[in-house]
Amino acid sequence: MNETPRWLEAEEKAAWDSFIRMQETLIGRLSRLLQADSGMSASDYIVLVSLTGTSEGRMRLLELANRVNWEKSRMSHQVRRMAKRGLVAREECPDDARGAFVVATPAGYKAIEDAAPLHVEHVRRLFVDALTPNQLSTFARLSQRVSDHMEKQPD
Amino acid sequence: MNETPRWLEAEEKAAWDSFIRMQETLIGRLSRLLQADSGMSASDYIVLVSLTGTSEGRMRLLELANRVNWEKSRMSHQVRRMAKRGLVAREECPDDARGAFVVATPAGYKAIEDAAPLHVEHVRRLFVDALTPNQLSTFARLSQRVSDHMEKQPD
DNA sequence: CTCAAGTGGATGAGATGTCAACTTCTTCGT
DNA sequence: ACGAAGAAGTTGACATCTCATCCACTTGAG
Repeated sequence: MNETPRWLEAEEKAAWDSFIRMQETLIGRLSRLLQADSGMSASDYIVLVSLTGTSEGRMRLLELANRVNWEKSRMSHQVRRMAKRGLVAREECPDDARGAFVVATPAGYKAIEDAAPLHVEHVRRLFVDALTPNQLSTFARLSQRVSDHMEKQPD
Repeated sequence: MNETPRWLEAEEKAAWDSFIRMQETLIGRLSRLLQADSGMSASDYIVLVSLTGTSEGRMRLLELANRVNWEKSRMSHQVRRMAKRGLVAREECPDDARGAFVVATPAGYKAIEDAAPLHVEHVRRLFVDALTPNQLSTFARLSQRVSDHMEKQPD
């Protein structure tokens, strides 16, 4: 117990701080813009993108949750709220009586079609345009490397 | 109106998706670990780090909010909740009767001293160790570049 | 077939975050 | 010196998110 902690080197800490700061600013600004432009939260957006991106426009709740890396209860709450606003609907699942399909409603399609161009524009303006194509691809490669590394780590 | 949106190129979209996915997984895992290890949220942690990192151990509420890029109301709520748990305390500000200082209590110092080594270890394990020193410095440089770019953008 | 374990979801409580007022003070121009 | 504008914080309402728990249905071992 009580071993000397392995603190981060100054450069490691600077790198971590730089990343955290960038990521918080970027995500924060995008979600506020999305809310202001389209009256939807980042969560609404990603759910609708996922749903409408499939040929069926419908998906099992848990499949949806896995696709965006959420816990099932988070998705359940989210779907309930979106259903109340008419963006999605629940459908019964014939194969598995426990299960439920989530479907994008026409209003959901309209909402995402209206919101997407604006959102993409902001992503381009704030993020993509900040880097050259080479830098962007490097950034993506390193992000992927971190993701791959995390997958091998417990917890 | 109704111009054709400038969608992202396949590579741009892949880069964006890769970053978003990595960032959500990383932040999510770290905050869950922090909560489980030390019973504090990421918000508690960054507030205590900021406060205890100054020579005074105390800071104006708005200064604190600016340092971590939060809205003042978010900080106000956060400080109220942390005060209720005894981690920080409010103090009156002699110079400006509107203002308030936020101070870390002894319990706050103890909490952050206990939590920091564990948290740093997870940051190292999940993030720093995923990249070589060169890659890490590249990643930091690109993050900084995005931050700098965003600062010049309206909104 | 039958029952225990597992799976798909739903739900309630409590912690957080956002937005829009609202209060109090401070500043500044005149 | 005085009123308006702006700054520092607080607050309430409401949307989220997490965790633990619960329920109903499926599945697999025997």
